[in-house]
Amino acid sequence: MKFKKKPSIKDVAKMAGVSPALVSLALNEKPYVSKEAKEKIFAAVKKLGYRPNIVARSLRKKSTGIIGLVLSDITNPFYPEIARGVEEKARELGFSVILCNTDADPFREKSLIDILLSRQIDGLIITSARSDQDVYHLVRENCPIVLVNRDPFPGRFDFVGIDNISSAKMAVNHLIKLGHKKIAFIEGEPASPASFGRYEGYKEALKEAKIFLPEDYVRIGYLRYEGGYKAMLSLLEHPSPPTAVFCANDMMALGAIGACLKKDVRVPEDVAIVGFDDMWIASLENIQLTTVRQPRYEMGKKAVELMMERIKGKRKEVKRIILPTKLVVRKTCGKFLKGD
Amino acid sequence: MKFKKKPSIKDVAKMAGVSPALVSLALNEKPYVSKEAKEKIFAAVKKLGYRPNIVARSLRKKSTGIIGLVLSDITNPFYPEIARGVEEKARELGFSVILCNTDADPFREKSLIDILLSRQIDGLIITSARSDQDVYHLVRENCPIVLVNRDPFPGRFDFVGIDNISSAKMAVNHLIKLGHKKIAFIEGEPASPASFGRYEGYKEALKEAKIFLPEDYVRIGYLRYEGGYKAMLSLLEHPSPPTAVFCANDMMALGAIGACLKKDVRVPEDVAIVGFDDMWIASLENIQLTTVRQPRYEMGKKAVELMMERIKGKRKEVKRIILPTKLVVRKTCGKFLKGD
DNA sequence: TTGTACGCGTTATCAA
DNA sequence: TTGATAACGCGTACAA
Repeated sequence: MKFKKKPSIKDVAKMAGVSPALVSLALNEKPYVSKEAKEKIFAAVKKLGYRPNIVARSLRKKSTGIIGLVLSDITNPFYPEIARGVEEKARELGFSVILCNTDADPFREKSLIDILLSRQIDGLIITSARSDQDVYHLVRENCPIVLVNRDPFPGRFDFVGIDNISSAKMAVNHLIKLGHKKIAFIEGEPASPASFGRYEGYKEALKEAKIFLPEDYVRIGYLRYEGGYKAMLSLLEHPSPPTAVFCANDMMALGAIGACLKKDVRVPEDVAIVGFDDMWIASLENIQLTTVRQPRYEMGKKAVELMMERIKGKRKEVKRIILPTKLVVRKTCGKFLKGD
Repeated sequence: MKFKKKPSIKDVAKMAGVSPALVSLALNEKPYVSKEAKEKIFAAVKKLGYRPNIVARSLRKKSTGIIGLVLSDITNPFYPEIARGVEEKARELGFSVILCNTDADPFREKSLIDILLSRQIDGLIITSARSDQDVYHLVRENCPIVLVNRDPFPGRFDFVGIDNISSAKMAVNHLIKLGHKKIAFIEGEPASPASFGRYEGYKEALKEAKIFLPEDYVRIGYLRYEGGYKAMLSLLEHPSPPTAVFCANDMMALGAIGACLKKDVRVPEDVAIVGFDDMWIASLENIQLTTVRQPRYEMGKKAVELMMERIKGKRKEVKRIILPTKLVVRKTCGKFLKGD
């Protein structure tokens, strides 16, 4: 079986008996195209099954309608919702999204971004910016960039995220209100700005409540299940174990709960646990994790909106959007003061 | 601050004192470019920070190096691993991936695919093909297509998936071996070919074990948590409730477990539950779901490999790859025969 | 409403 | 063997 060559705008023009230029005008709904011409053109388009070649258009217009989305790993349950928000808003505006996993490898990230720029993308959304070095070189690129979630270089790039300090404070305050005094913290990645903010919030909340805790109430879990698991095991072996643990994300909170289960420590009776993110799994019947909701889908959408302002040249100054978070109280921290 | 215009191949040629054509040859590592010329060219490339414009290249070569990936919703935990496999293999081969969420809406799917084809993608990977109508019109498109996971039209398109019948049989046989006789089934989407296969496997396993069950041991859960939850509630109200339930995916299994928890029915003591997919969450300490592992990452990779054979024109006939599944025994179905 | 130049890299042709 | 010239891919933009 043979396939006919794809029809081009010339084929349409020939069939409609007009010039290619007019076909272009008609298809792009420009004015000054007569009704009859339009009819003939659309008839030809339909008959030939013509589809405009966006590559050619992109070359001429110097604009591809493609946005690059860079994240460390789509398999990490934190990202799909952001990706969803980005893709949905982008499509609404006639843009497509190229997805790139960096594996948190700066070299790979650099190389992926090079490819994206070669592909003449109209904008770049980066969710995995760890250090300033990851994004520093991008300042020189003449390509709109929006950072999501992490902003290692505040004021340099457009940004969508949350207020990590106050969000963490909200979570810890909840534990304090429940009567907890021995509140541990499982930190994410020490180097990450988000992680740092949550640590700050934890400390501030304790300070304001005049609760003074030894430094060894803080563990690092690297944002991963196993990390939370190990951190919790270690906390349970503390000479004066905590009655509550605030985890810098839900994955580590799940790990912490797993560790409790392993050691026959009851949650929330023996130890209360609060997470951060509100992944879907947190609401599961047999998880019911109290956590801080991050509006990830919304973050993705807003990121695209910010990007559009840049693409359309509407804005020159850097803009930061801080979205509200929300404490979602479920069952992993019980209801009231437990005996000390 | 002003940005200089992006350098083009002409700028490089001028700086290196050669023709643009020679620059192209050098950058593409074609023969017949002298060493000195190469040196001058690469020096100029570096100095100017030149990056080839892939859009222009794509136009000329009639090949964009982009693969379209169509799925119903990246937020559905089933897909990210497939997407990961696709993206990783694609990048390895110099391809990029455009991601599209269809929301299981045939109209949106059609429109997204139209856009992708307009973008001159080199291939299309579709994971959300429900009915034959979803893909039927694609036969005419001269674009390599690989179906993943669902194949409503066996033999028409390249396909990567699993053997649903034998995989389901394996799961049900496990329950039978444990001594269960009253085994219910929570089906996914009746119309989906995968769902149908799992139902077939369930029936075959029972038949071979000479277990005859009333038809009302089968419920539909639409592959969703709530569906599994409701289905389980209804099964628990059965006059002769099942001692085991096989769920056509993990989400429904989680829902079923949730329902049991709600009704103080113990898993696995009172009822054994087996899922399908092996999402990461199934291995969580306080889930420990027995399930059938689908090699989703591998499916994504293989899909790209099949696609490459088509793109390179190596193969004309349709190829189907069936990947092996594996029963992962955890804790939701106990160890031995429970009293009947 | 149309002719034509243009965007930019690739490739066929031709000259040295 | 090495390199330059010019045509080409296809839709858009501007002058006519």
